[in-house]
Amino acid sequence: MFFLKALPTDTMIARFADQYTPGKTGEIGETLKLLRDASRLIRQLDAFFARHDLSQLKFLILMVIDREPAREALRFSDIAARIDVSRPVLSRTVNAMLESGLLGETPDDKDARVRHLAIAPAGQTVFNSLLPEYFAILTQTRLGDLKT
Amino acid sequence: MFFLKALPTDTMIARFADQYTPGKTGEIGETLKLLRDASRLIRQLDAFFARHDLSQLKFLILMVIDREPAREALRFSDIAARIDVSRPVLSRTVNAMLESGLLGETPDDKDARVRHLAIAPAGQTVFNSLLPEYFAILTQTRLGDLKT
DNA sequence: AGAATGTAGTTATCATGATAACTATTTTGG
DNA sequence: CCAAAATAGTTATCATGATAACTACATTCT
Repeated sequence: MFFLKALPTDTMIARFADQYTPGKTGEIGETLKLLRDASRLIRQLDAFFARHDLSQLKFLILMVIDREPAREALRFSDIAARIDVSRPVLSRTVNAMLESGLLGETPDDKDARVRHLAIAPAGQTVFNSLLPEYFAILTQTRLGDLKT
Repeated sequence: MFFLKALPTDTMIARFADQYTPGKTGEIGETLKLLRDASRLIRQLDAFFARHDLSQLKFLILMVIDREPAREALRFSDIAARIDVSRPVLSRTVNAMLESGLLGETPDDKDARVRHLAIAPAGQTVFNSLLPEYFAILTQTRLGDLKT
């Protein structure tokens, strides 16, 4: 992600936007500000995960398996249903996590196409160890409260 | 960008977060919601630009040159100073825009390293034609007001 | 003047997102 | 029971972000 470093001033927005969406200058300014702040937070999270040889997506995969109350493992398609990412990317990422020992896999009794994916011990350790800082980053910077 | 399709409920967040950042459950929930909504808006904008053979970055480049009151052209480094993107990506993108006729270039009198970049007529046409829908997308969906 | 340093932008390589088209397996329906 | 359709996941290819290391030119300092 990237964004404008200095957001347009309201005057600039008005110059652009008033012809098209008159009276919405303030709203546009706020939306741009939130977008920029969100971009920065995403970047902070990415950097945090990268420092630990992880990524947002890998962390979310661990989270959706971990948070499933009743089940030890999820199918590939269950994970896909919970995370808004394309299947090829999920496939590549799950394979990398199996490779690096964060996840474990068991086949399905009935259907040879299905993969059941569980958190491996190493994955659980990593996940638990990252949770505190993850929540700290999320609470540290409230979106919309940053300086322009 | 991608994100969780269904956000964790407050109960889930509390289960995770209360050990680490007690009392911050609501705050974390709001931050996650804003993050997800921002992701979606970014995706909408990307799709919009892609439909017009553009990208967010190309549009921002046009915008920062266009909005410069006193100057016809900006240097490469001026653009880099205004947009929060890495120089190699900016370099690649500017070259593509010169190639496709959205931008024009003139060398500097004094310094052979410097490139002055201006919006070409085709670029101005495209930029003007996209502004209305761009602002419409920004106002259509206020971040933070989406359903969970 | 000329070596050393600084500045402008590029090249090489990688990470991680997407879509289209594919293989393999299971289910359905005549 | 077997062809057709549906489902599960993968492969191939591309887009667009990043960092590290580079080239080329300009400036500084003795």
